[in-house]
Amino acid sequence: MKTKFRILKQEGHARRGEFETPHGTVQTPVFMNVGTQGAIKGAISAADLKTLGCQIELSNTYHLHVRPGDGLIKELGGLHRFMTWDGPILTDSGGFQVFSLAQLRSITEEGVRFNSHVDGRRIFMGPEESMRIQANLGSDIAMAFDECVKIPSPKDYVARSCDRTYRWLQRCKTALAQYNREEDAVNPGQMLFGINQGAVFHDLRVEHMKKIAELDLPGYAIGGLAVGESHQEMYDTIQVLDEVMPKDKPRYLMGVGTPGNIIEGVYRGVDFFDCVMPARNGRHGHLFTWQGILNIKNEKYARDSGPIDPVCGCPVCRRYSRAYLRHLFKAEEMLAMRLAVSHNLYFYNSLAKRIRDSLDSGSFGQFRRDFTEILDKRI
RNA sequence: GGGGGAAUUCCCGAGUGGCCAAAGGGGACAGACUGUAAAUCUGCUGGCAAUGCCUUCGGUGGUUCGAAUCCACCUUCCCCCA
Repeated sequence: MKTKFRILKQEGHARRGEFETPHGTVQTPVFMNVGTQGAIKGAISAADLKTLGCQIELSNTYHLHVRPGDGLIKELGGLHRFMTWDGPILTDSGGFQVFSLAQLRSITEEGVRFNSHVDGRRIFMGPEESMRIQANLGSDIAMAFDECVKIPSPKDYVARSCDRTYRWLQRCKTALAQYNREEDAVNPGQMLFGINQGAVFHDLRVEHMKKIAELDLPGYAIGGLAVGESHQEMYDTIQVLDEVMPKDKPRYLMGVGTPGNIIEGVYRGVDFFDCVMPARNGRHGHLFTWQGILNIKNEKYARDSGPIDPVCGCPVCRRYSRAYLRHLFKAEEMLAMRLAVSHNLYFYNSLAKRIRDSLDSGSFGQFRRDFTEILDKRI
């Protein structure tokens, strides 16, 4: 198929590119802002996302299917209109819920049976169901329905799971193409990304990657990482895949990660990232800065009249003090979370921007040396 | 003036003779969080030379092998009757 991805510049394995979607072009490397249920937790609106430098938003198939229902969203014009976000949207397939809702599901060749975490009702989701839901949501990028295997897992289990995930991917491709040919398709230009699995077994990763690459999809993701393995194991796995992933397709490292993880991912050839960390940790008072991570609830900030990050230009840092933010957290004011998450998302989006700028100017290597370590440290 | 009740570790509040440095909340302090079942979860909260010792349950003095718990008086607070 005709590729929508263009590489503008390279530095080592790191790539500076752009990716075309029906709702606009995404500059890569990019951090995707996670709004699982059609909203970023922490009271962040679609309008806020523009201010925070978000290029592309991510929502979840399983969660929107359970509530309010993908049929309802299609009726109301699709997810873009529903949440009033006119930029690109990627929907995750529900594959991660195979992992995170492990207590509430069982897997067969056909698919996965869940008990809804909301009301306990039985839900069946296989490749066709996931594609149907994502077609109804009308996202720009639909993710393949996969099994995200926990680490550690026995190698023979991982091997069988990878085979099944491959068969599921073939079914996803067929189904999504069919749904998007329908007359009332919400987003006929919707694309499918395949997902590589294989835990930390390099031979399984490589074998699986080669097979899914043959399906010539518009993009490929590395799934099943940052689920318990060490950073080094994660980096080694990405590095091994760099050789076998299609060079001319965007690469998405799912669910990752810390600022350092993102820099190291880019260094090893990754283009897309997403993570709940800036939102979740923000809600819990952990703030990312260019000097490292701070916990604003700590007593030492009680009388600190300075901004969260003296070199950050975000609306929160321009206006509020650490002391005020700490007070809002201690008093459990809703505004605390909104300000903290706003800052963190702005930080993550600027991190991606600065990575792109450094690639543009050929100084990514220096950027990496300056920031990989320090950004993940506690201050 | 008469009668009744209560005082517990930062706060509220269990505990009525040994298993009590004292339940449970709250607050304070700290930690975790990676394709979100997460505005959640965990730890910690008298001191110390610490498998033990010391101080602590309004105050003082008793009873007892042993007292936050029983007795006497004192102090403060609450309720009822005049």
